[in-house]
Amino acid sequence: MIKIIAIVGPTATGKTTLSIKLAKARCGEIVSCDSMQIYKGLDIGTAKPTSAERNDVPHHLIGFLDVDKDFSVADYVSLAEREIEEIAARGKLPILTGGTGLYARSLLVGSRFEENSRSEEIRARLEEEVKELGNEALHARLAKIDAFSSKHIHANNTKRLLRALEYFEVTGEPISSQAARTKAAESKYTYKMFCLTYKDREKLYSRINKRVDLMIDKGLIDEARAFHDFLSKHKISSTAAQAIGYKELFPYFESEITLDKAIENIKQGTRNYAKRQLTWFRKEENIDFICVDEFADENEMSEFCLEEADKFLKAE
RNA sequence: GCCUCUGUAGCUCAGUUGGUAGAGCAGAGGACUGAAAAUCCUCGUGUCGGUGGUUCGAUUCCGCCCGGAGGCA
Repeated sequence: MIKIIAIVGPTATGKTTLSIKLAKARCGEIVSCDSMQIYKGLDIGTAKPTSAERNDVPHHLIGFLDVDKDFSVADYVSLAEREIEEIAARGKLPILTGGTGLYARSLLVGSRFEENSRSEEIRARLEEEVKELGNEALHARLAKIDAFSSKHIHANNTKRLLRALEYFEVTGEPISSQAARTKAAESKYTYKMFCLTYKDREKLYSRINKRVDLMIDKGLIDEARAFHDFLSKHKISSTAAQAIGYKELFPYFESEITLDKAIENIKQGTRNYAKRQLTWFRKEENIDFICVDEFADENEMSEFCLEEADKFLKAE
């Protein structure tokens, strides 16, 4: 079975740097696990590895998709599985790096996705229906066809409510039976996750604040403005438009808020996001939490991770 | 100096015709298989600026003091 090392954790904890060190030390290649770094042109705001870093170590699944294209976990898993197989075939170590917990788990745990379970038309119709009838009405409808899901999906959670209804209409089976099937599925890999974090939350938050300022210095505003102009010129609303660091600048470009306010919002949004990421990773299995503020410096931390990684790689 | 407004949760504010107070944001925890950097759920005691008075009872009424904003001279 293919062995994978995964470097996960909230933003601004040094995942990129660590993964490159590990890759160089153990002949690895990096597979990104980040739902926003997949897009072309969104470089500064998504904190992509620099071109120098990418020349240093092969990186995959970064900046390959146009910003107006939609993408999903299912797409991610199939692409990442292919990359990992190829890396392993070359005799290299696949290192998964990124902060998108859903992507990491789905890939590593071996989640399966039904081939044809989506329908743009049905989804569009359901979106109209919630607007007219309200969430409660559709939630009641879900309760009739899928009691289990209706208990686990809150009526206010429109996105997941609609997806459950869409799934049923397209496939004729409740989405909860698919969930049950996928839980029974076997992982294709043996893996070990390292979650970089900070013992002191304030330190994490202040690192985030500093990194946002750094992104502004590097030219985030110009990058976001080009993206904003592209979106409004073609009148499209894409998944990429949800990226933190961009969407907060849009109201500034439209003269609705000041630049200072926009930057404050980016910091705020990033801090909130980091907290949600931690919640996600906390219940992960096969995961070690590495508090970077408990090490004297970055080197000591990466040495420690390398040792732990070696223990895992030599096992069995 | 005078006049008006104002001082309530970390922040922005609501409110109590007198019976010790609540929203949003922040913060914390949590959920999450096809938009996931998204979406959603739960959690609010704070000398109601200070101090005297009226009252059974004051954050709410009255006096004085302190802090803030504006106006007039």
